[in-house]
Amino acid sequence: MQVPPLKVYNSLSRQKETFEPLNPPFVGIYVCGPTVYNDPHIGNARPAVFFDTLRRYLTYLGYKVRFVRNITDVGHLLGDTNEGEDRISKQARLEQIEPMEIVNHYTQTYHQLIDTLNVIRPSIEPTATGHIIEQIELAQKIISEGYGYVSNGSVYLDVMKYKADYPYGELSGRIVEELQEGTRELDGQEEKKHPADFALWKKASPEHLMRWNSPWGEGFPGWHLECTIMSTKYLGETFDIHGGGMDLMFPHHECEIAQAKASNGGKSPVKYWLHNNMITVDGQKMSKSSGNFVTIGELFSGKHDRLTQPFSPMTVRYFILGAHYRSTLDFSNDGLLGAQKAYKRLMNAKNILGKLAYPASAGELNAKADEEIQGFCTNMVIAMHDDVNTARVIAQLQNIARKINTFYQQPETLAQISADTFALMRDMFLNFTENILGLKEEKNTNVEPFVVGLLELYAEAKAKKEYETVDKIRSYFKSNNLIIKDLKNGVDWAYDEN
RNA sequence: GGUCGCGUGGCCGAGUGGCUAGGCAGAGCUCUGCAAAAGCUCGUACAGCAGUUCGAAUCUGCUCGCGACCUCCA
Repeated sequence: MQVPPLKVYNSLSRQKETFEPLNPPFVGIYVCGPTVYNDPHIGNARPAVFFDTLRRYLTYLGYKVRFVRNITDVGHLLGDTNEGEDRISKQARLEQIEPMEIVNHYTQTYHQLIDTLNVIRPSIEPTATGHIIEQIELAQKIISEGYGYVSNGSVYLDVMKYKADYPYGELSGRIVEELQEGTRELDGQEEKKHPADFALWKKASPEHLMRWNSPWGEGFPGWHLECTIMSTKYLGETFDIHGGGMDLMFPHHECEIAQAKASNGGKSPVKYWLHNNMITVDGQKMSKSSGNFVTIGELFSGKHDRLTQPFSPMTVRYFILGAHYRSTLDFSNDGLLGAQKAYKRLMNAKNILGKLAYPASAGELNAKADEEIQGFCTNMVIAMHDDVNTARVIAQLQNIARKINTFYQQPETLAQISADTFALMRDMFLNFTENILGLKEEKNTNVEPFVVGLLELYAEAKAKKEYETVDKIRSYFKSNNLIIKDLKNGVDWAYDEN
């Protein structure tokens, strides 16, 4: 199978580049994880699902992937107030509990929801609070390199100084001079040398709950420091892939680059920057701050005004992967309904595939059919190699599903393709569906209705004295460790105590 | 205001100089006790205008509409 090399769109160069790991066969991936202060919404699920799929594919290709995704459990100022209050401590005060309780609660929620989406847990999942010392050290390093300064107990990165030596704005295309308009009234603006300067360490106000000792007094780490330290600590000074949402490009990722370069002599921390696009609602970006979000939990329960029914985790995963990661994806009940049917069609085909057996002797080969199926398989790889185009992969899987259905209903057509093609089709279909796209079968685990239905048939058969059927049904129960109880007033079942 | 992106058939959503995207919904047919599933066939879509070209949805220019970032956000 001749296919082009894997290419990914690098936000830094604004073009597709051939993926070549720094230290093959090892690949390091860092993805910005959640800030654990409330329930994640479907927009948060997108990077989780997409970068999971990328990780799965790289693993499939034979790379040894170390996947790091952080938990932000401190920092990040609130956007809707100007109090400069820590987001997590604000939520904690509202609920009258400890900040760490908030962190633990929402971390667990995140894990549980992401698990059901069949997202593999990271190799390393570091927390910001677990790396306070490293963050202080990094701030000190940046000061000693001459790119940071202390002001009123806080530490800032001197953007103008940095900009004189390195290209600030290389990732986002931002020009410092144009940033000055519309700058929000942030706490501590007057402490800065320049409005574009950003905090590496913030002095804690007296009422601030989350605080640590530092050379500059009690405070907490700045907004971007944690990702710089946790990515390079576990993946190296320069690593392969850094992922996250497009909305993090500026300022977050731009600042990460600046912090890294300011502390390491100007080495670029990341080879490939990958950014997923946003999920929209009626054309508008879904976000916590605008309030137009649907949480993952609401999606699973169906309890939301925009939803007519619950949607299963795999439906949601299919929905996300049905669009290319760099396109916006419009959230809608109709879109989800379509994804649900399409996903089930794929799973039905998968089950049928398990029942297909290639005939002992091949028939007359239909070269056209043979080539068509091989083409579907090749196209899946081509699509993945063209900037991880999962939407195109899914189209090919649906094409293969149609062939599988035909083979099932017209077995004679199966002998018209070669045994090799059949094996290729089976392996590729299963690998891409389950291992790469991570679409697993959602089996119906509620057996109660089947038991009740079978009991009804049992009672009917017994009334008609059809004892052969009666015995048959009883044996079904027996083989599943259940017994049927004939009572005076009907039938019932119980666990077999033997 | 600055930077960037988008506008594809009823809906979602790929593609991007000539070669089938795919799914959902809809119509017809096959199969069929009923129903479903499945298979086959069908719509001749690319915001508008002008240009480049043998040929453009795909390139260029303009117009209109929408959005993202510039502030916490995936």
